[in-house]
Amino acid sequence: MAQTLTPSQENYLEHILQLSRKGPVRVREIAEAAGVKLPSVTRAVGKLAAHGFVRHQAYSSVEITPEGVKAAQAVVRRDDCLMGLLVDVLDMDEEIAKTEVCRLEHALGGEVLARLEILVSQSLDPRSQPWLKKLQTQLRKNSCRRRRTRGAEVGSARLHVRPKA
Amino acid sequence: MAQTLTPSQENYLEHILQLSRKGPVRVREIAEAAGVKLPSVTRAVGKLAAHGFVRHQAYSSVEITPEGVKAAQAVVRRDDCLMGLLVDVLDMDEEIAKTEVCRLEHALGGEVLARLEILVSQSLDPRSQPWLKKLQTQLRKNSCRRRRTRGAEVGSARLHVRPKA
DNA sequence: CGCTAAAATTAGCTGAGGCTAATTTTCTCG
DNA sequence: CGAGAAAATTAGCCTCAGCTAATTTTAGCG
Repeated sequence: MAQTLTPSQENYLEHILQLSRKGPVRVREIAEAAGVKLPSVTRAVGKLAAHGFVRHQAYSSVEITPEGVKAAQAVVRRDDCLMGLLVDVLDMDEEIAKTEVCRLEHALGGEVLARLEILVSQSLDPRSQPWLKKLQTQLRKNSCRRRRTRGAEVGSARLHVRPKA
Repeated sequence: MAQTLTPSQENYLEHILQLSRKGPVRVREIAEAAGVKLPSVTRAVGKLAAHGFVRHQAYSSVEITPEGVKAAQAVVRRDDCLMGLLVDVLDMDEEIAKTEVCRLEHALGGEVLARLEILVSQSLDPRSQPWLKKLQTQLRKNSCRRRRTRGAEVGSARLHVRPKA
């Protein structure tokens, strides 16, 4: 009964939330949105239903539950935050950003999210205009003359241990 | 052929690079560093060897190849950048940051990395002192406030991480 | 030297999550 | 109404990546 969502499941739920705003959600729509085949959706929806995030009876449309909405909104919040960072602060192309965000959003913990949101909002605050302008100047400069610093600094010894449970 | 490393493989390679600095790398050490059991390492090393990132003959130690070093350094670079962002800019506790970075670093594309590096370096530039100070004031203000608010918020919900074990 | 303990490997299980092919259910339209 | 198309599901295969248990190899020591 642990309602921990995998990245894949989070993704499905996010799509389901979006689709649910425009009427009943068909399995086929989810498949199209997520870029997968129908059977993958059928099984995923079954799992989401087992966790209580959606309701679904065979051959009919999928309904997102209040808990599902809540979980999906958490993902959307991460999505928004990252889009803010990549597009508005880091001045990245929106389409490219979408792909990146799609992968990043499932690895973004609550602590980082909260702090990133503050960073983004401060960066976009009018009073940060000079700072932001300077950053974006740097960004443009660098994307023109990339491939410069052959930086082979590998000094730090940061190891990664699985959080383990 | 396709030397696209999975997140798991990237992690192993990163640990192998670190360990290789202090003498021959035993499978046992990799397992301990990565927090997994021996057989998982044996198989992973086999795959890395198939990709040419390490050399390994049964029952002996693992050697990282130049290509392996290169690939591992790319991961370390993402790691460093993210640690810079989380610890030095977002003022996060280093231990917590490590766990977060461990998940994030495998989802960080080159484009985002390059731009993030610029953001981090500008943020840490002495001339950004006022901006950074202001940010960290905001961060502290917010982490106090977050303590008071209902625990039901997305904050530390951690609903996207696979428990494993 | 030979025996045991540690290290490493192999075999085989689990679960997630993708896929195709085959089947079943539902829908739509003449 | 009923036939064919579309939608959905089931069955079954695949890879990745963790695990345990059993086995094999290596190494250390009396």
